[in-house]
Amino acid sequence: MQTQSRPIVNANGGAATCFESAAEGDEQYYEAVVRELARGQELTGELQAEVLRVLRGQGQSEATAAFILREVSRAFAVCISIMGGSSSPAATSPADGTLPAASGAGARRAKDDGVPRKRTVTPSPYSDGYQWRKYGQKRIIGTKFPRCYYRCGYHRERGCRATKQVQEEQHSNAGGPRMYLVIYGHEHTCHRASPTAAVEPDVARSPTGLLDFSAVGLPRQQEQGGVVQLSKEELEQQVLVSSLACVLQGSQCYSGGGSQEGSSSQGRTGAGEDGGSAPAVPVETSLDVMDYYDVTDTL
DNA sequence: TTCATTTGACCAGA
DNA sequence: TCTGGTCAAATGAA
Repeated sequence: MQTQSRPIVNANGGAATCFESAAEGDEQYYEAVVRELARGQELTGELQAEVLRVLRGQGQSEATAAFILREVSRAFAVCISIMGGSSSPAATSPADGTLPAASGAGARRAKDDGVPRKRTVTPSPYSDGYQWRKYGQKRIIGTKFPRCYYRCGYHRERGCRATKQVQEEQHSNAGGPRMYLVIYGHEHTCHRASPTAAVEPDVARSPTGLLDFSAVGLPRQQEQGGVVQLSKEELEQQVLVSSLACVLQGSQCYSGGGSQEGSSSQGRTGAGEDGGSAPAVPVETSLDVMDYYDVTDTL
């Protein structure tokens, strides 16, 4: 009855862990994906050793690189874990147990119209480039934190049906950043109706569908709905990050105009978590995989 | 005054 | 009947 979730490679590689409904079976497909994920994790470990050796003694750069590589490695572990438990992806937990047993309470499928859902575990659920508006919050049985419901800020104006749910992981890494499970619903249609310009007038979109920061000189990064200019030092950090991302992505730097990458948000408020009372996410921790792509595009 | 968030109620699927 | 998802009135902030 329950449809299996099957990973997809986003056209732009935007999400670390994406799933779409698929027919049951396809074991070979899963095996191949798990094999590639394992390979990625292995290479990440090697890269980590190499990068840390090169950056030794370089303070913040070293710390940033270490953090990012740790997260990349963790993301691979999560993916592998999810893929490994193909019969019930939601019930599996990754190496560090960050995926909650949230849907374990029956994994009941509510009013989702059979819409494919993309699941992502990220420390920065709010900086995905879109403007979200919170429309509900619900305490989910068997989970410690409430689940917040967001829909696209252009839901009314442009009839965009995109939604996302954000839920803090039950056991965030001790001492590490808080991790959030983000589930995306419908695709964004707002940027198709009125591409980029309406969302971020002075940021051009590259052929890949990603933001082309070169058009405005400096990269931008959304933070709690605001747009901040990055200093040269921060830019260098992001270039470093993007380099790592490129290595990890290998040849999978696909082009294409998916919805994940989105555009920088404009917006006076953006989608603040829990009424905007959430603490601002540090630059380092707000860099999730999707952000890497934005930066990568500037190279 | 406008708009976003909060929160209890309602609806529908399992 | 239970639970997740959505609605909409109330509330607060800018």
